[in-house]
Amino acid sequence: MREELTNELLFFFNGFSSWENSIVRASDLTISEAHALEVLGEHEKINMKSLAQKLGVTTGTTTVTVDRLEKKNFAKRESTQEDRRVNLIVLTEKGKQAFEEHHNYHIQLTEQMVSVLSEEEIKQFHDTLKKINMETF
Amino acid sequence: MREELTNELLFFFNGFSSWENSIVRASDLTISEAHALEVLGEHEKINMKSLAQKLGVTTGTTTVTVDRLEKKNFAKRESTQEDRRVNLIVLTEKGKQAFEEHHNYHIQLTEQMVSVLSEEEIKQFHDTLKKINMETF
DNA sequence: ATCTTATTGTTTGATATTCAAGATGTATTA
DNA sequence: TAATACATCTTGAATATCAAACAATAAGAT
Repeated sequence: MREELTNELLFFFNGFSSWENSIVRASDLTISEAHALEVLGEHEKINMKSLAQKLGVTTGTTTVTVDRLEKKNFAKRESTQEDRRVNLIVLTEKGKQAFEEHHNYHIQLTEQMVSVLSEEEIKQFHDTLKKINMETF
Repeated sequence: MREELTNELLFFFNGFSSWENSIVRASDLTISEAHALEVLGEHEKINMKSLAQKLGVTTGTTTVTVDRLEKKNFAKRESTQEDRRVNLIVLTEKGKQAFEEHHNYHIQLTEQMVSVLSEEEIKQFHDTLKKINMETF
């Protein structure tokens, strides 16, 4: 049973990855920019270290990604008085718009996924995911 | 509700990606090699085009990945009599072993994920994933 | 106050990943 | 046989990533 569940999980992840690659490829964004945007869209301001942690990459990598987001005018760095080492990253208007657009694709995918489930199953699925997320990640 | 589910799904995917990156980084494999291994481990023989499709990348990309798997002695190309254009990729003994090892990590993660669920919830979760996989991906 | 250590972020150099477009060899069809 | 389709590989370019070294700033110890 665990074996079967593992296989469904892998299939699920692969499906999602492929789907995400294809929608990102059809946009202005690269994959890493899109991932950064996903995090930035959920935070008013976030520093490089936290952003890197949430993305699961090093700060060096994040520096490059944010450089590109700035160059494309999706985000900008702001400095703080409290700690002058820290950069706070914020989305520009253009960035917020791109985030919304990208996020809408996610909601559409969710809609498509759950279209075969009953409301009860959807609620169960949500609760299970939430439990797993809290305990595992 | 869809919004919340979308967020849990994204968190779930990100968590899984980070986890996978970290276990792969601690092994002999690179990410793309590991993904190829996951597919190869489930097939006795598979040609380049199918492998590429299952990985969601172009055949050009797959060529490079399989080159490296061959160089590392995890897999080898076999030609067929039926169609001499086609390469069938098979795992070597070393490759099978690497697959098993990698797969065990996945099972361990599954185990960890479901450790907070009841057997009934696990079954529900499995069935839901299966339905979604069949309909969506 | 100053010296040491820790932290945040950037840079650098190397490797890996990926795609699109074109090339090559093989099969299929007209 | 000629034309077309197909499977794979090659090439060139853009991205993605890490580890390690670096610079600036903050925090703690004496």
